Amino acid sequence: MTPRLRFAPSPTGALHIGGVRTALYNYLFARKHNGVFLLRIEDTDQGRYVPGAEDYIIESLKWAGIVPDEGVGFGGNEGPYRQSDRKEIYHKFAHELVERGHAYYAFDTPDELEQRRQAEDNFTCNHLTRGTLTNSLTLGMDDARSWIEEGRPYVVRLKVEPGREIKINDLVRGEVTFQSGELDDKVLLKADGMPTYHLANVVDDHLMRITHVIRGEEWLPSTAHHVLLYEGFGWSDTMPVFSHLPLILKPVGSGKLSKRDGAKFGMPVFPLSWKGETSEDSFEGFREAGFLPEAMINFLALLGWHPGGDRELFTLDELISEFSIEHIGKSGARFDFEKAKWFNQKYIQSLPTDVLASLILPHAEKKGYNTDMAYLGQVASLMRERVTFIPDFVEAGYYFFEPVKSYDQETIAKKWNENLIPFFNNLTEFFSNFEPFEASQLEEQVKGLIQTAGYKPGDILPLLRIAFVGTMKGPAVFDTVVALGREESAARIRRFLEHISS
RNA sequence: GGCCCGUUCGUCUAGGGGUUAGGACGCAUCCCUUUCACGGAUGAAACACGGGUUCGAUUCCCGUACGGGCUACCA
Repeated sequence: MTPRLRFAPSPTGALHIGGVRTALYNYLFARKHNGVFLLRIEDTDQGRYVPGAEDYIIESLKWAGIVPDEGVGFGGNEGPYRQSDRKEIYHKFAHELVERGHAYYAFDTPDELEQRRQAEDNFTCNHLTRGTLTNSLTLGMDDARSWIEEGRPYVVRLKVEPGREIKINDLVRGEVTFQSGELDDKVLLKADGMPTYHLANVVDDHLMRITHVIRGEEWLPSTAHHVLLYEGFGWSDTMPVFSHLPLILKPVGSGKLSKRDGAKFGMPVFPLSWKGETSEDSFEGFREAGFLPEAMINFLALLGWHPGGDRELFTLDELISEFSIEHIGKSGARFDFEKAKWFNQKYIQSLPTDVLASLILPHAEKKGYNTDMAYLGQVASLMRERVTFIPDFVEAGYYFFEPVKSYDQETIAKKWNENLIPFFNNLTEFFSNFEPFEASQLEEQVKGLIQTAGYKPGDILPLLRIAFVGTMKGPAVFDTVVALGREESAARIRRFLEHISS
C-alpha cells in the first residue's frame, strides 16, 4: 500500500514556520516511501478565514520545495481538497453517526454552555452532564427531529461512553492511554452546518485514504476522540498511524514560538512576507530576509529531528533518504536564529557564482545598481565568504556599486598625516595608468612604490583600503580595485583626498 | 484545577546499563591573513532532583520538581 500523507493547514493568515516544518516532515516521509503528499485546506471556520492565506500557503510550499502531489492548486482525484467545498459530505456523515448511536443532536446555545462553565468548576459537556442539557437524548429523538425541522439551531455531538481505555500508538511517543470517561462530548457539526476539525479531519483522512498522520503535539489530547470517530464509523482497520511532533519554542522565555516573536527578536518566523491589515499583522519572511530555501529547510528539518551521527548539512534529497519518524525528538525545540543564519551562510558559500549573481540581481535592480551579470558574479566571489543573507551583497558590499559613503575615522586618525598627500597623488596617477590592471601585479608594484618612498606597507595599505571602500572590512584590497576598474579606483583616491582635506 | 506530553552543554542534538558523555551553533583564545571574513586548532560548557532495580545507572521503573500542550459551535 502506498503511503498517503497530508498537510492540512487552516487559511487563517500567514503559514507559521512550525507549519512549514510539519509539511516538511510529511513530505519527507511520503517521498522516502514513494508515497503521496497532498495539501488539504481546512477552512471550516468561516469567522477566521483570511483572503489570500490559501495562495500564501501554496506559494510558501513551492518556494520551500515541498511540492504536493495533490491538493488545492495541485490537482488530484480525491478532491475537492478544500473543506468548505465538502460541506455536504460532513453533513451526511454526522447524521449517519447519530443513526449509529455514536452521536446526538444538541440544542444548548454557546451562551447557555458558557453560563454553566461560569457556574460550575470544570463544567464540560460529557457523559455526566449531557443528561442535564437539551439534546436528542433528553428530548427524545422524535422531538429533536421536529425541533430541527422547525429550524432551531443545533449541533451534532460525539457521544463518548465512559469505562473504556483508549490506547493510541503514537510513532513518536509510544503508547498513550486515555480514559473515555474523562473525554468530553466534542462538537462534530456546528450550528452553521460546518464540521469542526475533529469530524472533518477524520472523514477526509478516511476518504482520501490517508495512511499516516504527522501533525503538531497540540492534537495529541483530541486524538482519542478521533479514534472513537474511526470506530463509530467502522473505519478502525484503515485508521491512519499517528505521529505527534514536538512544538517549536520561543528563542527565550517560555511557550511556543508565536508570530509576535518575529518582531520581538528581529527575525522571520514565516517563510514569506505577509501584508496584513495593520503593520502589527505584517511580517517579513525568510525569503525576503535573504534566506535560501535550502538553508531554511535544512535548519527546520533539524529542529526536532536528527538522523543520528555528526552531520549537519543535508540537501532535500539527503533529508528524504535519511528521514525516519523514529528519530523525531519528543521535547520542544527552541528556535535558534543564530543557527539558522549559519545554515544560510553555509549554503551561500556552496553556491556557484553565477547562481549567486542571479540571486543578487533583483536586489541590485531595486537599488539602481550595475546589473551586469559578469560584474555581479565578480562581487559574489569577493563577498561570498563574508555575508549571511543575499541582500548583504549589495548592502555590506554597496561600495562595489556606488561611491564610498563614509570613511572610517579611526583608521584615518591613526594612520593619516599631511605628508602623505604627495604620495597619494602619485598613487592616483599610478592607478589610472597601470597596465595590465591585474591584482597580483598591482600589489607588487604598489608595494614597491611604498618601499621606495620609505614607508612600510602597514602605513599605506590601510589608508588605501579606506580610500577605496571606506571601511577596514572587506575583500583583499587589490582584488577590490580590479573589480572597481581603473578609472573608478583613481577617482576614489581623489575623492578620499578631497574628503580628508575638507 | 483536570487530562496528556516532555526534561543530555546557553541553544539544536548524538548516544545509551560500564563512554575521557560525541558533534553543531554561539562564546573565548590561538594560527592563517598587513583588513574583515572564510578556514584550522584549542578551550569553557550538559545527563533536573529523590527513591528503587542492578555488581554498576545519564540510560530501565516509580515519585517530585520544572516546562509545555489541551481543556471553544478555533484549528
